[in-house]
Amino acid sequence: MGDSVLKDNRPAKQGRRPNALRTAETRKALIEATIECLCEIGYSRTTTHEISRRAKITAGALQHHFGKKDELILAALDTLMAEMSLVLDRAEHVEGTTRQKIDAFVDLLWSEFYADRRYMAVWEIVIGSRGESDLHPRVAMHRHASVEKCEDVWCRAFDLPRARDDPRVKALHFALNYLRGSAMLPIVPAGNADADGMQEALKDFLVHEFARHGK
Amino acid sequence: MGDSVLKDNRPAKQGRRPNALRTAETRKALIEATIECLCEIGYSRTTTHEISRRAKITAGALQHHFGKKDELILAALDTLMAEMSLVLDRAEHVEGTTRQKIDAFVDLLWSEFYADRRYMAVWEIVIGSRGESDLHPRVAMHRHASVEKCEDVWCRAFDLPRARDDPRVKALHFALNYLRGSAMLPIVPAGNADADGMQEALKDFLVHEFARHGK
DNA sequence: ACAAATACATTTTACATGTAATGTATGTTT
DNA sequence: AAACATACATTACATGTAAAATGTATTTGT
Repeated sequence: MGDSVLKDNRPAKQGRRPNALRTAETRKALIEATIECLCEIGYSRTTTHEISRRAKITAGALQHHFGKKDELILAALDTLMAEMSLVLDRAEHVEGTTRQKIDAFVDLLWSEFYADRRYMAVWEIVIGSRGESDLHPRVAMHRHASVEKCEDVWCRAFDLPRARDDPRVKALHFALNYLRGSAMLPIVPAGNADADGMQEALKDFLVHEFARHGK
Repeated sequence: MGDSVLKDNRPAKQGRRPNALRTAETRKALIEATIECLCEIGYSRTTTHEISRRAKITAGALQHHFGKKDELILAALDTLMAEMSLVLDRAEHVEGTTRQKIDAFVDLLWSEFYADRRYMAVWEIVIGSRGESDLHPRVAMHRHASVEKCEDVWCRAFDLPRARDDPRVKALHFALNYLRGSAMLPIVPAGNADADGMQEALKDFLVHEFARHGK
């Protein structure tokens, strides 16, 4: 494609787009490729070469935008967390009985995060980065913020005080533990694959905890 | 140390021990070092050089006993699974009420496996090997066998038929999901760290499931 | 219009990693 | 006792990987 020819004729119309736009697109492509690699081939095999190959962007461009691999990993985590935050914001405004709200909350957490293969990237980062002394502390901070956000939304949705000792807040953590373990099932091809079928049991448990501790 | 001097005087008494013994010791040291690496620095950073360094055994000896790294990983998994099997065998013979048996079972699973940092190696192998097309299928088979064993013991301890659809068997899988998710907490420094405190809730749930479905 | 900055692209470098190859000391078998 | 096999130890090799270094085309700022 003779850009150099067209440039002479139409300097602004057929030339390259603005750098800000290009940068955003390149970064997005890299981050998406990173997430894809983490989900499909795991943390160990997620190399800068494989990321750039999948993103159809050269190693030089990758390096220009993300000087160190850690930056790219953290950018991917930022992206996923931002998406999660948007979804959680929706959960806060569910109306109905306690049971209905619990249903909605659990369904949302499950279908939008824990069952979504895209969010496998989070677990891969969390677990895969464990031996990285520079990276893991920052990943841990992300995780902490993520659970805090979840707790915020839970407490607001059910009008609970922000108290870690409140049994209804503890019930959320029970649910998160359970969902986390369930999310690992596709990785751990063992046990009862019918994770969906057990969501009812989890919801029953949560409703039971609310009833038991007043609300 | 003048071995060559002593050898002339005491050919059988001061010489090297039998090869079978040496092999067993070397392999054990390597396997233990592998488990230690996996637990402390994760799958990504568990290299043959690091393993041999920790085991105080040269790379050549490592290679002699385990020609490929995969073999060492699988040997580590075999070892952990054998240990788990012994512990599970004990769980089968617990006596008492359903509640007491559930208590004992959950406590055992938690304290001996899921809360034990040594078994973090299993999760690291399972998750870390995900992108390894040769290794992961074999790891998956291990996991499958492990859960089968657990289910066997559960069904025998509570005199249940081996039926995947039995709600009481499903309850075991619920518990396993929960425990798996809880085991990830040390990796995922987020959420309620009081995992022990929530075991009661899990036990209550299990008892409730048994009561609900007859037994 | 021109200089500076930026978004890339290509090449190079330094090191890590699993495994091959070879050598040595000693146990085991004949 | 000698031949053979084994448990190591050391060295070498091939490849992968993150990041440094350098080059080119274009946008941006003055």
